[in-house]
Amino acid sequence: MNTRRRGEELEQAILHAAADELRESGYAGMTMDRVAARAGTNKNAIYRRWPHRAALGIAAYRHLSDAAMPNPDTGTLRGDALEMLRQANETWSSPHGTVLRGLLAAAADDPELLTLMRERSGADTVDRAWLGMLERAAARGEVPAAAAHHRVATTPIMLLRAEYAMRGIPSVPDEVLVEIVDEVFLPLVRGRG
Amino acid sequence: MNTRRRGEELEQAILHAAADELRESGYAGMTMDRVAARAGTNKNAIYRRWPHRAALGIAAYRHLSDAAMPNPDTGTLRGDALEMLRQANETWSSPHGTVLRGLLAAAADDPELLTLMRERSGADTVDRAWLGMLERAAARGEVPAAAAHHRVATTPIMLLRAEYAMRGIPSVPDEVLVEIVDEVFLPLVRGRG
DNA sequence: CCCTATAGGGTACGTCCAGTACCCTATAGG
DNA sequence: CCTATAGGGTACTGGACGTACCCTATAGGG
Repeated sequence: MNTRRRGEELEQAILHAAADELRESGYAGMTMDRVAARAGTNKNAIYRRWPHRAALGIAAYRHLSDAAMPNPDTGTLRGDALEMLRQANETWSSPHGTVLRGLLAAAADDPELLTLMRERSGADTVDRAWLGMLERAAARGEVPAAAAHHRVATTPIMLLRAEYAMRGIPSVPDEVLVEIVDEVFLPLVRGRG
Repeated sequence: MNTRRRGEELEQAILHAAADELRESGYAGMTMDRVAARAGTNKNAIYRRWPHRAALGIAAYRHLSDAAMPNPDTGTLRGDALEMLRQANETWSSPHGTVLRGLLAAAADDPELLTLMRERSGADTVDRAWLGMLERAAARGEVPAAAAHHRVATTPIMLLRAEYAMRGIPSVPDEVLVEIVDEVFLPLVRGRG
């Protein structure tokens, strides 16, 4: 009988254990010893695969998030934008978000890890979704074509990210989201005629 | 002769030592033992004043920055905004900025520390400066009065902050700053008529 | 069907560092 | 002059990362 796991199987077991630890204790509370114990293995097997704790944490993060990318279609740009912001806010303020913020903090002074994070956390995908949304609004004539610009499109989500980074809060109030859309995003789009 | 320092004098010595450590090794490399040794005292004296390493780090940070708040007056909103962004970019990408980012990362999951950070790092002052700048532009008729809104005013600096948070870079290229101003800030201000 | 290189498992360290505990001593301020 | 308070010296606890070593299962080739 096969009692000793190897390769892919073991790797998955480790990632699964790490993800559980992240969920229960956050990144700060995820220790290598506990992950090893939980996976029924030892630290050797982990360090043979990932160079640091941070790398493991980031690799394990994707096991947490099913990463359902919403692509709302409410008919108006305002509705779509608000919906996407609300979605993002919910994700970020959930337990997942706490983990994500912890990871982000840990990676903050290591550009290499940050790049990894961006890929794994789907940040780039989110950015593209915003641009797509804006392009659709332009296609149906709701906004000038000149508005469909990458930096314009990602402004709301960037503002939300900055809000989290500055306040580190459990959750950003809905009024702030509305304000970002009504006082910044829509006037901005309008101003590009 | 007075050989044993007390109170204010000792406190300043500790802060000074901590600031030196921050400068040389960053926040991650600032250890309590080294700070104590460098200040010619011991950890007791430190822990009697600050509850954690993080608190000391934040308290010491102000000893690094002379915090010269620029208030540019180039005559145009575009010039002022660019100038402020460039100033901020320079600060953040300097060694000071590295320390600041390290501190921010350390405080990221503790709202109390984050509040402390905002005060000490002058973030709120910066925000006010942006609003003031926009109000002056409105006063001289360069932009509609409706543009002088807090969230509008702070949009550029928030975008820059998010840029740092996402990329963790040595420095944001100047083109990005120009893009923030020309593609986002100015159209936004224009759109609020 | 055996043999060996490779990957896992067990375990014990080395090292670093935050934070705490104790006890002695200088000194400020009454 | 006396005493409460703050500093200084030092040692220790506990936790955690990362590493070293040695034994063993087993996959995959000859």
